[in-house]
Amino acid sequence: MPSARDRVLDAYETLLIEHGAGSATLDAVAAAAQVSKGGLLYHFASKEALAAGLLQRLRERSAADADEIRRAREGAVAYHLRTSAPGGGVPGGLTRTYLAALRVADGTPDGHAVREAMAAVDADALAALRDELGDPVLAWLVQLVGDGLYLRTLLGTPLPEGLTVDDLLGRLRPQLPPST
Amino acid sequence: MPSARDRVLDAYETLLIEHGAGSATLDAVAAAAQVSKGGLLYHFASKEALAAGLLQRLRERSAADADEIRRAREGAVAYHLRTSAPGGGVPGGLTRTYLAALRVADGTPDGHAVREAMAAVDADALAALRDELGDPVLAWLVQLVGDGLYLRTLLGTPLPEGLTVDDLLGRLRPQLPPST
DNA sequence: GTCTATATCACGATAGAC
DNA sequence: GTCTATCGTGATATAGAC
Repeated sequence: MPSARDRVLDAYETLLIEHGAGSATLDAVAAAAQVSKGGLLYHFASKEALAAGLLQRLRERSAADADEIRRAREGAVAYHLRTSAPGGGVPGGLTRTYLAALRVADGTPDGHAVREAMAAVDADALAALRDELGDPVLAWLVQLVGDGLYLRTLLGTPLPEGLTVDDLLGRLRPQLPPST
Repeated sequence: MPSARDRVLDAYETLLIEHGAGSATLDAVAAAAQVSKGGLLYHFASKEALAAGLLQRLRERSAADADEIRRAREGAVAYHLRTSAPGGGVPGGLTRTYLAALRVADGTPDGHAVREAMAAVDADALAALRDELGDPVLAWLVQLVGDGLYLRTLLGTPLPEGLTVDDLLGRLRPQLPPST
């Protein structure tokens, strides 16, 4: 069983993603994490501290994901788009934490810290893609396509009828360097 | 001077975009719209009704924007990407209402209505791009790039150092049909 | 149609036992 | 380290005057 602290962050993520920031109250998070409210507040002294804990986890996972992009056997582009699309994220991976952080912007007093963390994630991924692809404009284009898929995942919108991530890869492939 | 009802929706949009869903209380909206709280609740009987009013406005503006995509002199792709990027939206246009609706998902009990409206906007834009470009995969790719730019606009992240929307257009242009 | 007052309720946070 | 009980605040929504 994971530590109480990790259980709390997991529950917070899940509530943010599935029911929005408005529903992610301290009571609800504590209940979902199977901890009392007092127990939660021992680990995170305030709601702002809870949000800060999520942002710290986001930064850690962003750095790890940038490494994954560089190491991916399937290629940087395929990895990035696949994990951004609905259903492509894995528990413990960057995608879930990212989606949760997107929703935490509302409901916490300090939107500044959130935007700063998101900007860092953005920069990490862009740097990794640029390293692999060589071309800054193409790297940015690929990243934006991934962000568009993130937005669909965020809203729960299914992919358009008859289209898949592989279709996008087929369209992008001719532009990519041979090794990817 | 616009009608009180429109002033209320304008103020609601602005508060959602600039200070998040948590700050868009009935008190704050009424104050920003220069209406009393009672006056606001005459036009919108509840906070859910206020959100529904915003979603109706979103649907109207989405249909109008799809027409704009088809009519744009600069080409469908250029119009869509330019208006999606930070600073590209105009008052009364789709972009501001879309960004506001993205944040209303939290704070309202019924996230279902929001997601349905967003899916409709998505389908409108994709249909317009497909009509102009002919190629479904390319249309989707362009839409996803636009959505990625939306996400940047939502988070207030500036464009990456040294890169502009024109760079994206230059990279996409060779793939587009000649008339666009 | 628009206002003031007020009832009701949920959330964040604290205190203190165990 | 984790719990229960409780307080203060601020939000939605209602009632009713004008």
